[in-house]
Amino acid sequence: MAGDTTVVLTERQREVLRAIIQDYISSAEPVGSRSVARKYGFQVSPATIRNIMADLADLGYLAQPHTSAGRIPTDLGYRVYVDSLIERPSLTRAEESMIERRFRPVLGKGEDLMREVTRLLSGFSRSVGVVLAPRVDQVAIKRVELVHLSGERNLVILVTKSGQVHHRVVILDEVIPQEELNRITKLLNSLIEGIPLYRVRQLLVEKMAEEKAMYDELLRRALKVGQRSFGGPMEGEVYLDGTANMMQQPEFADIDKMRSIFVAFEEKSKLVKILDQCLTQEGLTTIIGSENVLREWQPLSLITAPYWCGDDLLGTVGVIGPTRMEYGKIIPLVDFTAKLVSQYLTEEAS
Amino acid sequence: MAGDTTVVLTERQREVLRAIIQDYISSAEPVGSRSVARKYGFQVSPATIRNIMADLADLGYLAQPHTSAGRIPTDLGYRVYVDSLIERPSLTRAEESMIERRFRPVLGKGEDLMREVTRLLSGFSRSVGVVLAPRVDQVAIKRVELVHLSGERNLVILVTKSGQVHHRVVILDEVIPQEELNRITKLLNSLIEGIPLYRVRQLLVEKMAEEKAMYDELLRRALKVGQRSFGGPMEGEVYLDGTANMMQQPEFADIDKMRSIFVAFEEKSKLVKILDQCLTQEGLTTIIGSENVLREWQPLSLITAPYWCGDDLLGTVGVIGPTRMEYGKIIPLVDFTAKLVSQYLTEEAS
DNA sequence: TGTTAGCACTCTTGCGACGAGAGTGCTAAG
DNA sequence: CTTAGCACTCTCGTCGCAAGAGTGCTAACA
Repeated sequence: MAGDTTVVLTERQREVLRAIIQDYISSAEPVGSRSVARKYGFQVSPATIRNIMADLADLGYLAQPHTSAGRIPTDLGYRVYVDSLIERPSLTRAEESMIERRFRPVLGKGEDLMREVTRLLSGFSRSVGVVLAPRVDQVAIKRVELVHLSGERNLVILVTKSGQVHHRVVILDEVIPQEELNRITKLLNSLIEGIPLYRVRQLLVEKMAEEKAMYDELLRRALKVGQRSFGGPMEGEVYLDGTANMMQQPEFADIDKMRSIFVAFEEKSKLVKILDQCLTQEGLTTIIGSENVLREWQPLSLITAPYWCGDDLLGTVGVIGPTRMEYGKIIPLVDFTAKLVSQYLTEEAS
Repeated sequence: MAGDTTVVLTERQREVLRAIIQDYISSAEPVGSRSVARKYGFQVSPATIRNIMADLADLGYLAQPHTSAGRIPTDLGYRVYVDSLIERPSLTRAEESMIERRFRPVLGKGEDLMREVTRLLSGFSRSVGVVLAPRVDQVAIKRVELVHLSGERNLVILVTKSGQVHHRVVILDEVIPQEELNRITKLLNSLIEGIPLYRVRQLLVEKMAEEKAMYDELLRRALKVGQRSFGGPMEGEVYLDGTANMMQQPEFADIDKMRSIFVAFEEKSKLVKILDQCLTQEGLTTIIGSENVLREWQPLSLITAPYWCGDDLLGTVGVIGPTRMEYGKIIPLVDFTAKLVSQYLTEEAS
């Protein structure tokens, strides 16, 4: 992203910037030249640090809350920090095994896995854990079931290769008795097993054109039912956990700021949109503060990584927190968690 | 509950108490004798009101934040108010049709119904809407499906008469191919259709004892699979919406109070327990402040009503808010919503 | 040219005082 | 039983003040 702006910085400038950001991340207080010089072992006087800080402020990496206060990082400053200043790029062995241990007990519980992942992420990060649940569109279907409810209302149940279950109510043009639904189900299953939904949709259209003559009444019906059942977008679901952690952050001591953020959390559809965009990035994504398009999200940072089932891209896991976030710890956490989830889902599907 | 304590109150005491509680509910400020006398058209002087207020305080219905402030209701005061002072016991026709209109578009969408009900409740009450999702144990089963996942892992999908879908992963002792699972599914369906899960469990045990000889290998397996699949508690799910509304309440201006409440909201299992208790009450339930057993819940009040599908008790809908809650408006809202949900679910199941 | 010490200046924060305002409790009279 | 009067209490906002932290600038130094 903004990575190559850093080439204009001298090594010492980089060190000072890193020191300030790290200090601010852990203290949440504007940091002054004096404490930088003292705490981070610089061999120069505070006055020198002050000059460097003034330069960094000119470059847009630091800001002052008011004239005679210390400096705090700007969103751009965090960006440079994340892209090229972070020191600890991975979890310790101990942390990894700790996460794995948390993982074990929930394995094989289907939906609960996602809930537990959010809990794990929020617990370790002391921020908000988030998971964009598997997108049914993309992953191979294992099985479909049709259950007649009442009148024209029927239930469609989809089971994916990764073991996720989705269902929706479909209203058909006519009343089809369960007997016939069973035959249709059988037929549909033979057609679509192992194929992801977005391909299934194409397939049904092709088949329909192909069999224009429609000698086979059952097939005709099955295709029609299939189109109804699989049409329309299958929206992803979002799991959040640890929102209460947010309230400990001093930047949200103001109840109104807090409130606007919680309103944003409740608008799941917007969150889905943001996470969907992260999904296309094909790797760990960081969105820092004002890089968020949505105004409500600008006090927040978001770190996400995609997870897979085999070759199927399923969704993302991530952490949401204030821009003043422990990037050095949370980035590897998210990365590792995504890998763990992928590994587990891949194993289970095979 | 504490209903008959009110008999010791004179009519004028009741009027004053009602006036104070209503005033406090809408203003959130301690209310003084002067404004009671003025705003609520009492024909006596503030001094007289003061005497009455002192009596009501002695009886435990009112309290003072500090010596020279107005009075605020105690939880006991609210209880009396709810049990015998509330004036407006029902929604207006306009409100009812407004709620019905909000309802229409989501009908027939299965799970989304519950989400929409929470949204509706929170929107109208400006508090937190809550729904305890259908308890699978109690409602008649329409259909069961078994899908083989991998190894010993199998997916059980239950569809209830009310159109709810539940699924869980079950690990069996042996690997059973899908072919045989299909036969088992058929057998199980013929056994359990139309029977609620808690009865199914008994039934399976009986059958097993009955067929001790076990000539029928398939039946033996089916019963065993059934026991695994339907055993264990099916925990209810909770939907919450509008938690951000809570932050507008002045009583939670203190961020720490706010936080402890949001932590409570995140502990869904405790919430399920509370709502489950409301379920046994067989009617509209109000839990006011300190009537809550759990410490974290004591700043909150809860109004719930059960909903049904035919004769099956499914779950509860409700509203959570601060003890200073618009009981007069929210009680009929919850009541009406529960009836609407029941009516809809009952119609759809037939 | 880069670094440093010194110094004046700015801005926040905490504290105590103070007065206004709201409301009570008590007493004594109607 | 009700009411007017009055002293008393407690909160809340404001103001001034001093302490503390940190900056920016200037001038001297290596």
